[in-house]
Amino acid sequence: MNLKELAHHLNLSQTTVSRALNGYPEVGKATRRRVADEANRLGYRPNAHARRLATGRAHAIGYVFPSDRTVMIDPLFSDFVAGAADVYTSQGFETLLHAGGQEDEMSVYRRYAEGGAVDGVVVQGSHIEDPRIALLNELKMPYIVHGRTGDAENSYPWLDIDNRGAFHKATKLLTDFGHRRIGLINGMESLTFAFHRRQGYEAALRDKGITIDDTISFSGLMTEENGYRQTKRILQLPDAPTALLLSSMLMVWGAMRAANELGLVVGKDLSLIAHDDGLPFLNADGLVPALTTTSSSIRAAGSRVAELLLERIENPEGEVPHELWNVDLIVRGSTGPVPR
Amino acid sequence: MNLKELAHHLNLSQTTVSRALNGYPEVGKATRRRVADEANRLGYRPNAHARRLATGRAHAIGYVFPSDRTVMIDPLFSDFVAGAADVYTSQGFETLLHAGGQEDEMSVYRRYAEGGAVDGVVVQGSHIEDPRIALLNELKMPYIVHGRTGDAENSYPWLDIDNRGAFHKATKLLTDFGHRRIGLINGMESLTFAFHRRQGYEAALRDKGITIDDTISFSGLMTEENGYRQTKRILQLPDAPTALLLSSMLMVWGAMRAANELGLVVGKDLSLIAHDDGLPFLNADGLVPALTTTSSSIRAAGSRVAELLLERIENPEGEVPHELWNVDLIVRGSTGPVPR
DNA sequence: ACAAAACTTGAAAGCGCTTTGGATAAATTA
DNA sequence: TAATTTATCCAAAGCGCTTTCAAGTTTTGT
Repeated sequence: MNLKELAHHLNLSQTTVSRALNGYPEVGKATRRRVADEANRLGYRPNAHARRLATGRAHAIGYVFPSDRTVMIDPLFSDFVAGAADVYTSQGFETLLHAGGQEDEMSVYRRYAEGGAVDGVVVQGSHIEDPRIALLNELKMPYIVHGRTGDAENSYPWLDIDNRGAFHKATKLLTDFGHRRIGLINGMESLTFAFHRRQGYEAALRDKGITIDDTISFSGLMTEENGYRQTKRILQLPDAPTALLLSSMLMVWGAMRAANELGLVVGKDLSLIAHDDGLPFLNADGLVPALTTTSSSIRAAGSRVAELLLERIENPEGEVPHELWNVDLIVRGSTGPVPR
Repeated sequence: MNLKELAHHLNLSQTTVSRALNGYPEVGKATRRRVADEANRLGYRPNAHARRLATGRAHAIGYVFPSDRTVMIDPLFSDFVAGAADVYTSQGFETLLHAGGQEDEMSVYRRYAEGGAVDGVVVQGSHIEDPRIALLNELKMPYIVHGRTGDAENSYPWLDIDNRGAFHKATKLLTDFGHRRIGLINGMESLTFAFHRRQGYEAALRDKGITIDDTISFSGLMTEENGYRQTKRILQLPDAPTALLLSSMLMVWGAMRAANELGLVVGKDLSLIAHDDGLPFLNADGLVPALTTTSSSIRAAGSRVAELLLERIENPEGEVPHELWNVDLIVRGSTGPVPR
């Protein structure tokens, strides 16, 4: 059942039927009803591709995953996309996923832009040094960055959480408790979020005149295993920290395991703060001790990024959005005064 | 830059250029080269939508997520999709994601089919009672099921892992070790995979003449929290199990926490076996004690499902695929003889 | 050398939709 | 009542590609 047939059924022109269905004003009220009813009765669905060809709008958003496998293993990304897909869906947009393959990220963007495959893209996993921004500008492809890059902040659209502030707050909580040796187990610091967290951490230490010691920090993949290994390594150092900052809930398990093995009680002998992205299968509040966290829903960020992108597509000349989300520090049982 | 312009540049017809670019045989060797070079030089990219409209093939695969949020929170799905996206990408197919929105799953399939949005879909999160199969058959939409449903097994295409066999093996390992009270902490048993696991578990118990006790089993969301709560509940029962089967690594942490709290040493006082889907951030071998698992990469399954679907699209009359993957039981340190 | 087969190329007709530029009938205004 | 507006509707021209059908050119077979 296509437009032509439907129009014929109704003894109307394609023009009128198309207009009636798409809510254009120049259609009689009665006619519009009749068209809608019949379309419904016959189960007519417009061909998505034909419509796209005719309108030049893809009605689709692209998510291309870093070809770098190590980044992609992250379950965070999927929650982020899930939050967004919801928004697109309800706006009648498709969500396109691109992962792997031999084609590199940049040329995927090229293809998307030049082939008109999508109306916009979301840049995720942003690096300090991120060539994607320049490329997308050049391609005139609407986009929005989740996170930030090293570029001037008012020069491109982004939404980010205040990682710097979050880890500053978290570190400050610890120093206020009297801790002076505080370790950091971070994500890969070529990624902006991790870089910012380190900045927040170091700034808070500097505030208190505490010297920064690289031996008690780590930057790498956020896996259970790294959580375990690094915690163990750091806690076995001669002048071991009394508190630890973790960049992901995924590493918490490992960290707690390590602490247990070393006979340390979390919340007493060792203070622990982790960043919680709100992954639905892992609840910081349910742990024992309940975990002190810096919390921000990555899913919500995904949704909001989606909204902003759609607005931008609708109105490319509108104001360039910059949203910095505050991150709550939720103090629970895993943090306490320095043991003594 | 479109076909017309490119053809004009080359002083050729669109026909010839199109053919040259798409590898049709009826094009002179020299011409083909010339076309390829020029297309490359000018950065010509065919418009995806136009091509789709002309060929009637969407060159896209759809993944629609269960509208049921409780199912969707699962990071397993994302790994499954990630594995597949890779395959599609390298075959020039797009991956479409549909999640949430007010439109229900079934009507999304309808729209996909009638609007020609995708060439095929993957049915994931299969239930025993699964109306999607009938719908897709009716729509004549190529599909493949990950998992199985209650329908006759040779009546629809599927790929599944041998969940029954896996949990049978796992349970048998435990009974061979002398365990007679074995608990099961399972996923939602309206989902086929969980249902099958229970079947395997119960069959193995019956083999040994052990009566099945529903109080030492659970079916629900596979979260850390449920792992913790249920383990704790079950282990505090009067006649508590000496061994536990878990349906997901995501619950292991909770289970171990519960065991620790109760002063039980995993691998000695309590044997633990979990199913490991190969999630990259959580490594069974790295835990302490290393976890005995039934292992099967969900990512690999995703890739294979993708391949099968593409074959099916290519040749819809071909043999209907049924693949049952064996699941390895990897015995590590978390299992041992019954304590005494 | 000539007919037949094998290569190459092109014009034009779609694919199913949107949208421009009228046309016609009804309502309004002068 | 004639001159405008306004409200409805339509024919036809694309959107950018693929593909059928036909035609021209070269090669091959005898």
